Amino acid sequence: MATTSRRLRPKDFEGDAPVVARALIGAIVLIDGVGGRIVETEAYDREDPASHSHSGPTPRNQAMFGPPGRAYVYRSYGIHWCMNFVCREDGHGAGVLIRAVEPLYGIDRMIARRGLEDVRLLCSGPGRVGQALAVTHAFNGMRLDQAPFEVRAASEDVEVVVGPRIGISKAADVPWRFGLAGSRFVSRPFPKPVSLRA
DNA sequence: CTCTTGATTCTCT
DNA sequence: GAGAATCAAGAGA
Repeated sequence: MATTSRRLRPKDFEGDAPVVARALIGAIVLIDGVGGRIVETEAYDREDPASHSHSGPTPRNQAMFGPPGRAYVYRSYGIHWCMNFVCREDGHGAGVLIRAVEPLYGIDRMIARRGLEDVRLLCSGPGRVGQALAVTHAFNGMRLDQAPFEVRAASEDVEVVVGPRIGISKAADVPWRFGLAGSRFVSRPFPKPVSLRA
């Protein structure tokens, strides 16, 4: 249950983006009681050409340069709301994109918002997560350790898989995408590990 | 100012 | 697999 694991505080988000992104796999995220287990994340930071923060603070990305443990929400393709968790305590412009969630709580509300009943498709993508959890710009900059957010650490060790990020043209080969091994709720399959011998 | 490009998803072919 | 929906940054004139 969500109440069995420790609630994450800002200090838990002070690490580098890839470290936090990996640590968030298996964590529970809820907005107004609706959500589930994080099964896919991607890391971004200022040195990364693919990151919104790469060219410094702007009105849109200012949350990324603020305190860690807060949300950075942006509009994607003029249609979708995508949510990041801001990390690092030094205003570096680092964050973790929440790409997929395994629906566990408030599934009926997610179904209503998404207009689908296939649980597997409710939160399997950053735009889908935004719609299922009713994310909007109103959440931009808000603390993740206060209502309506509830973020809890993974209650047990989980096996994490890594791969290149999705939907970007710059630094597309950087392996900063993390996923829960074997999860059916990721947005896309992870590349199979390179076999050393045929 | 105009032009291009997206950290995407859905629908139709 | 291709195209649309739809808008805010970012780049360039």
